[in-house]
Amino acid sequence: MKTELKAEPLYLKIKNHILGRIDSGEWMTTMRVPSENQLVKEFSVSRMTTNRALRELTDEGYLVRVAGVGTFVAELKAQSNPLEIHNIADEIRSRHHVYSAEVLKCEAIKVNDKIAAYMNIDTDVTLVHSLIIHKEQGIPIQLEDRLVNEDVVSGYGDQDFTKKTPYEYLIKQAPLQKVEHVVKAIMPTGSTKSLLDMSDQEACLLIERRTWTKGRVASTAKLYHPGSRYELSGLFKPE
Amino acid sequence: MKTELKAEPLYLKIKNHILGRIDSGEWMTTMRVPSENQLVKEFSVSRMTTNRALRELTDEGYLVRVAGVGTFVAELKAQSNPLEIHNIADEIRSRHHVYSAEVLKCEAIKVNDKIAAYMNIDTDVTLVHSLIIHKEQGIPIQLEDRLVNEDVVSGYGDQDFTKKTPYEYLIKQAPLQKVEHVVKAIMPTGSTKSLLDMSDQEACLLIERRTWTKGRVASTAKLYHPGSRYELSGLFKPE
DNA sequence: AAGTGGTCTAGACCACATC
DNA sequence: ATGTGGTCTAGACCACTTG
Repeated sequence: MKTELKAEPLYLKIKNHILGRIDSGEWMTTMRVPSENQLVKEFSVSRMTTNRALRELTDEGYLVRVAGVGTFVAELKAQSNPLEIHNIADEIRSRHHVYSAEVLKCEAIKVNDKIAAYMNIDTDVTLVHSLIIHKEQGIPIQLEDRLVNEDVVSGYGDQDFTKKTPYEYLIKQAPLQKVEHVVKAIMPTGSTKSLLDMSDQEACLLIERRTWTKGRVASTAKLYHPGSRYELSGLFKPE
Repeated sequence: MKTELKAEPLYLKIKNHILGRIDSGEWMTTMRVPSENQLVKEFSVSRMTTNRALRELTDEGYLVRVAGVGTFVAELKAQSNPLEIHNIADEIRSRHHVYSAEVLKCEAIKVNDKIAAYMNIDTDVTLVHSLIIHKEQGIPIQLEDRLVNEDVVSGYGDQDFTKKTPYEYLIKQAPLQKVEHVVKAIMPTGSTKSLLDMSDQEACLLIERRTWTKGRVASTAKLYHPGSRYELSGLFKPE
């Protein structure tokens, strides 16, 4: 497992040495760790090297440093753990399954006040509305109901979304400054239920996503998933 | 907004200079950025300083470096965005609402084969089973159904969970090596529905969580939420 | 006064890509 | 041969905290 013939960099040796002490529980939370100068002596390296090791471990959340005082094992940051939300086509392909899409709608629309406020635009702005079913092995797994501001993302309405998902097109076009996600469990409406081939008494996992580019809302999407066929999962490991 | 009197470190000046070019779209994805030596001349600093700036931007996902070739603006990593799952009590308190808990069960149990496999233990191991309702302003918002291996986390069965949540106790006791989350939308069973005061035709947001300590499964939990009163949200901003 | 972290320099050697 | 990134050294100055 750890037979590097290639010679491990010195700063990494030091990082792993410290991580080992923390993982084993030998150095508990809030305990002091050796100073840069102590590590300089112990490992016979320069201070820049020990500084890099300790600085990177601090950036990664393992240590806390206080100038003039010392370096300490960080409190456990267990209150928040990341869950990743992937692009649906990539996710399906990563399971080595066949991805396909059915475009139900892709047209310009006028917006009402509620949507205008949600997207932070005037009511006279024209948006493109797309409605797409994403399928895994031919089975519906996501209904994507999306609004796009073409003032921010040009050419959206002219794409062939059976070839490339809207999300893939958007991130190529727009720098993508900020993304907001909300995950909910709901009961599907009649049309959502039939479009996704859902059974009676089946819940729906809904992801609402809003993306910003250059300070403006580029797009909003509602992603509906059959509860029996879709779930979000995430594995969080420090390092 | 940007009136530092304290003198910004040189490596940060360089980082911000590059980030500005990327954010503005001036330096598009896959474009080459100046080499370390070019930045050394431009900013009149040593190479260690430009190296740190470029290395940190690389660690943060903005740049890609290839030894012997150059440094480039990274492809947008938009395929995965983090969604954070918080400890329920902290979450409620952060909304300045009153948190309370009702402990329905907290007792030792024998496990069946399915659970033993899921927790990677022998069937003769005794677990502690706790069932707790977490409330916001007195209204049920989470039903926590948890199994804990006391060989890994000692003293679990003796805690008062109206004062401190199981999750808070667990992370204090165990180093918390790895966390797995699965988020689902389901229809609640009759008892879940009544314990959470849910209406008919209301979906249930379920989070299944498994935590590891020192290579062993310390605890598994099913967290049930009323779909009308709970949602997960996350805002992702680079930087 | 002594120790700590935070930053920075002006060199250096290496492996690797490109021309 | 030249340029690139990856690493490392042996100093240095500073602001800060502690005794």
